[in-house]
Amino acid sequence: MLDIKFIRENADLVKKSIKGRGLKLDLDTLIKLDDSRRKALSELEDLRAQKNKANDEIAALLKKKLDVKPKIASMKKTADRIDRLEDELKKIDAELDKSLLAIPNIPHSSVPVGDASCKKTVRSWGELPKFDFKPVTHIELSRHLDIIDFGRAVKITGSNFVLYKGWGAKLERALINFMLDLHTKKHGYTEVFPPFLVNRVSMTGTGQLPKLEEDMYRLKDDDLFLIPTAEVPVTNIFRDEILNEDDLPIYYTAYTACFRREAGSYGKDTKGLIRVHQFDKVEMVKFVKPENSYDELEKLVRDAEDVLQLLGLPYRVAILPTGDLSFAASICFDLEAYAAGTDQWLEVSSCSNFESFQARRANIKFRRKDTKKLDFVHTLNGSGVALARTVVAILENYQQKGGSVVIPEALRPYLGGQEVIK
RNA sequence: GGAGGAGUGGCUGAGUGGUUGAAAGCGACCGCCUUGAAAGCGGUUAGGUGCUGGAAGGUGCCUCAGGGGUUCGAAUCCUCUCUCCUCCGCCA
Repeated sequence: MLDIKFIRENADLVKKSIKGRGLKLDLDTLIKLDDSRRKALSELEDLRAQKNKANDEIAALLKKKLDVKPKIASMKKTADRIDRLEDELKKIDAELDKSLLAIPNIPHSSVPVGDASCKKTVRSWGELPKFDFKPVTHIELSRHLDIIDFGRAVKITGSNFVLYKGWGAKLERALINFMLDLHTKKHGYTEVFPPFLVNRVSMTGTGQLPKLEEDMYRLKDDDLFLIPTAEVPVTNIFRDEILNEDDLPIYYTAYTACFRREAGSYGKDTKGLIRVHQFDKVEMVKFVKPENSYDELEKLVRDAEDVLQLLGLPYRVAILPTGDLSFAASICFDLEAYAAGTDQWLEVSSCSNFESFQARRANIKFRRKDTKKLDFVHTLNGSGVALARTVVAILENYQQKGGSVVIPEALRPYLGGQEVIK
């Protein structure tokens, strides 16, 4: 969330940001609401100061065993006024909170302004695979190799769920282990394994709520949500905490399953592994000092790229335009891996800097060593990487004539040295 | 799921209606002492937010798990929620 003071002092910038994201929000009403809040609050504080003073006086009179009745009678009136004002303020606060939680983060100045068509590729890596036959899709390959059973997953759960089998299941597990090992051993992350269910406060802390409730799986009886990404539980590890400057930066990596209802996306990419309701992902999350967050973002993107390079998957890195940026992000780089069978660039990672937006919502601070002052941390996260689509790219790019698939070298130690799935 | 107990500052822990935003101890930090350190001695040591100040600071309000209530006045009384502990039940 944005600082109300910042909004007040930079109303034009915030309006521009909302417009750039293609949203419509009434900022003027919010600012007026804030004005009336501050007015009511200062009046209330004056009254409370009166009350506190009178209470001390009553206590002093009692000590001297003097009559306190007149004092109490006059205090009752003040107390009534305080009650009324408190009720009023409570209503204003609730409304203001609601409005504030609906305001998205302000895009970084380097983010291109525009809708999805303004996405810009900033660099690319690797050669597109060449075939002396017509490459097929991962759907055909997995059917042929009997490594993914789409049909039975529908029976067990419903459409767009997946049942991995045999080498498919092993490949999934190998990828998870490979990525976790890479990030912990080479990139300096600490592995965590968080809950897959989180409460409403956590969901609000990272910015999924209140806006995206319909995209989440929710357990009604407990008001818990299945996580759409490890970002939610991992970022909330430090909710309502004050970290030491020396503790920063903190790098966490986590494997979790991710659950997304994908409401409203029916008809889009609904075949195969590209858009599913449950997928595995290894996530990287950073808590850093504000002055370092853009360097840290650069490193985070490189850490994600390292995964794709070691897997030998050609990819490109794109910067998302304002209209495509997620609610809480200041800036976001997508990694898109090429998949030969479907001839598509698949988004396998989003690396974002949220600056202090999530830290403010989730109340994550740190104390500076020199000034002893508190400051919000900056939070960042990126997929490192999302599995289902990476499996698509591996199967389709490493396929051979006849439908066998070569296993990328980096994964072979995790698959007992196996070289080919056939 | 049932029964009981408990939630106070970085930690331990006092506090059952009126200078208690909170004793005491520990820890941490600063200073004195010391060649250096320890010990000893002295001091500082929650967060939020408003006003004021260049800053240091000063000052108002709020916060003793969270919400609601009683009262002129609540850490203290009532109530709901949450969390933790103990015992029982169920269970991977």
